[in-house]
Amino acid sequence: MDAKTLCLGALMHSEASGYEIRKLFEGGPFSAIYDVSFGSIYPALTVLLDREWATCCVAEQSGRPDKKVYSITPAGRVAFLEALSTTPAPDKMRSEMLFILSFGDHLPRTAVLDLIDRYIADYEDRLAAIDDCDDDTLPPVRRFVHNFGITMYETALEYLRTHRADLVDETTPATDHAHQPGEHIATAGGVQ
Amino acid sequence: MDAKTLCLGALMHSEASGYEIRKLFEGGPFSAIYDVSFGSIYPALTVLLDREWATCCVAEQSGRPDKKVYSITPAGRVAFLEALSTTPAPDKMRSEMLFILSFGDHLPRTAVLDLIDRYIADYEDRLAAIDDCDDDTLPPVRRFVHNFGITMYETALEYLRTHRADLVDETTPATDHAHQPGEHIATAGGVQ
DNA sequence: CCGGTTTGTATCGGTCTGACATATGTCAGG
DNA sequence: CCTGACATATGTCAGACCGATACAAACCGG
Repeated sequence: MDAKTLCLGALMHSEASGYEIRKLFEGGPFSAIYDVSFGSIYPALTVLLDREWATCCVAEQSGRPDKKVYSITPAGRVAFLEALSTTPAPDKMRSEMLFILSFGDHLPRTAVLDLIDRYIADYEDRLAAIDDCDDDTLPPVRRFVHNFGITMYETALEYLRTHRADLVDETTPATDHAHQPGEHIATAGGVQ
Repeated sequence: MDAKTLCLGALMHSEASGYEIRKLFEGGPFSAIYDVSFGSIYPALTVLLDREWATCCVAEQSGRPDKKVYSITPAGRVAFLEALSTTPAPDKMRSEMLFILSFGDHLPRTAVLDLIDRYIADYEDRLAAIDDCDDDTLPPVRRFVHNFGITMYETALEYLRTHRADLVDETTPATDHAHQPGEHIATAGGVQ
């Protein structure tokens, strides 16, 4: 999906500056949906102006730097809805944490647990962020997407919290590979 | 995360060709963890040879084209473990489906439902794919990651199936004009 | 023997990332 | 009142990446 389309989507709801658009995707209502960076947003907005899919005016603010506020044009709305009608690509995930974690056998046990702790903290932040975006007036489809994100984050957190403990318990001497689910020994002090 | 690191990770377990590495990330055990494309893998493998982090030999096959099989070197293992020790970036998600879905109010109701159906079918395929990767001999940390992916996929599927029905119920009969004020909060139900 | 599918390697234009540069303004603290 | 830390705000750029395409060898059904 093109950064231009993402910016148009952000502008569909209300006018915004580049900085504000970014915040919609980082901590805002789109944060669980799509990642896009500064380096894509500003060039995309310039292109939107060229194509007259958006207009721009400078807003002077008291106590803050000026900002360039972009608004979508009727032609922009048409272009956006046309872009939405294309067949969407499948979801793409990029989790460095899980990738590193999957090589946990080659890492110190403490590093693995630290990594999981950081993972949990990260998802707690994300969950809190989109919880703040809640709004009683969300139309049904928006609420559908919003709650989807919350559900996924909560599931991830529950899994991580629950099975982190299992990993600690399962720490074993060399030979035992067969992991019997259901067998839990009380956590001893010594990690390896 | 660099494509070089991802390739080294794939080679940590066993030697593989570029094509086989790709399959690990598309439908294989890494498919729920990280997306990486052909255009990154082949150049990365060339760099690995340059740095002597991997070696390569041509394997002639009967009934198939020859392939270039890469193996990680001791220096490659060192470089990989070093790369793992860097602080991981937060997870990045890119879901065109959810993005489009969040503008469902501007689309025909049937298009929204079709989109959800395609979303469900996509996740069913993904779940089936990593289910096939299951293996009783997985060490604990690998199993942790494997089951994490399964849990996330299953949660997504359950949410989509359940709340798709809600969206249908909320549909106002035939009169096309989007959401009627006052009706839209009603269902939207529990996230728990 | 033709077209379709799978396996396999490789490249390339266009796009995106992540870090950096630049600037204005607040606020706490010395 | 100066400094440093932080938030707001716009923008650029080298390098990395994506997705489409090309090429090729082998299989298989009709």
